[in-house]
Amino acid sequence: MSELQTEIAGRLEQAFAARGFAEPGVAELRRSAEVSLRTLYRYFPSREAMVIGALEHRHRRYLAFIAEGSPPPGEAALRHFFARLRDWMAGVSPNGCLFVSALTAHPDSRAVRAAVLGHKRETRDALGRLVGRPALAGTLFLLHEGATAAWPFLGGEAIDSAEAAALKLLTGDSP
Amino acid sequence: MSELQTEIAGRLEQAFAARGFAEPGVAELRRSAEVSLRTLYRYFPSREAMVIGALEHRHRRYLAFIAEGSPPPGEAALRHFFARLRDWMAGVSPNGCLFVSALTAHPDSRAVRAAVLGHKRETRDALGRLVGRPALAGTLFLLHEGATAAWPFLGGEAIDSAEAAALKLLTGDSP
DNA sequence: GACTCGGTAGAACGTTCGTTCTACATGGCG
DNA sequence: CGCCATGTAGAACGAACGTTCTACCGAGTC
Repeated sequence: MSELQTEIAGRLEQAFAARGFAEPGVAELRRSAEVSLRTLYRYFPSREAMVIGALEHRHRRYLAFIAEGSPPPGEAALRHFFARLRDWMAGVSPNGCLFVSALTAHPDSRAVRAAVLGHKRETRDALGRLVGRPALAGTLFLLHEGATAAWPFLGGEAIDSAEAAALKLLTGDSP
Repeated sequence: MSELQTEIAGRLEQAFAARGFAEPGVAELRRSAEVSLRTLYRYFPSREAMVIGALEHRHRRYLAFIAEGSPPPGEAALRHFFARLRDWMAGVSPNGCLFVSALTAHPDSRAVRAAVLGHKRETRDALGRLVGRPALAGTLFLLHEGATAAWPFLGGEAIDSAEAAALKLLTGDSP
């Protein structure tokens, strides 16, 4: 993977996040990528490939962002996770989860579906590892999905609710 | 609102639910609506109007479906709600929440945004009323969002997790 | 019997889309 | 120098889109 390719992928990611998957045509994506149409198609030979390139780039970025600076597993790690999530949504993803958007915009694309499923599974596992309670990974992941899905119309309140529920569940039934 | 108009709205709702908002063109919508192009445009004078007509129809249907046969507020009502939600997702909405899909497909449309916001607010209030615990409405709504958003890639497991968490939260901190 | 209302069928219009292609510039390397 | 790889700029193409328009039909009403 060439260096220019990952640069383009990063810019495509930003373009899709800001404008959704339906609105921007290839011409606009080209402008955002800051390369010629020919170069864009050299690295991403179809619009679908551009979508997937953007998703893969975001996947790596998200996992790194969430884990960054996390304390050892436990309640503190849980609080830290929701703080990071709040920053991510506010700064990077104000229109909700990019993967959910991609899936609803391309319900017939196997490649998009595979990319989304892989991301969600890995995110779920990462959450379980982060708080050190694999048994809670499922519930925590569900709260994560709710918070990111509801962010576009609830804003920070979505994260507050999810965090409060997660803390109750963590401290309420632990040994 | 004419009788034919609500019939068309119902068929449009089904078409968007089955095929998403990006894929079907007006020609396909016309086929699903089983009317001529001219009649379709008479009642819904633009594709955006068709989207909104479908959302309004689904909104009414969803609230009625969720509330149907509900026991009096309490734990039983909570269980009943999740059973109904499971039936709804499995039978009617296998591709996730239609309103979330509409919003990601038309991020620039004020009218779509307004329809989605209205639906979400009313759903949240209905949930609070259904279980009779307004203080839990926020968390319950968030679990609802998580379950519907995660359904496309978790299936019934999404509802299981949400229901388990909701029951813990309901019985855990109530007098 | 003529008129209007509300419906069908589908051609036509102008735009926009994803994709491909032509023509040219630049820089490192034999 | 000559050459090829890799980049830019943007015209061109065919298909598909949302929307409008023409032509026609049947039933109820003055």
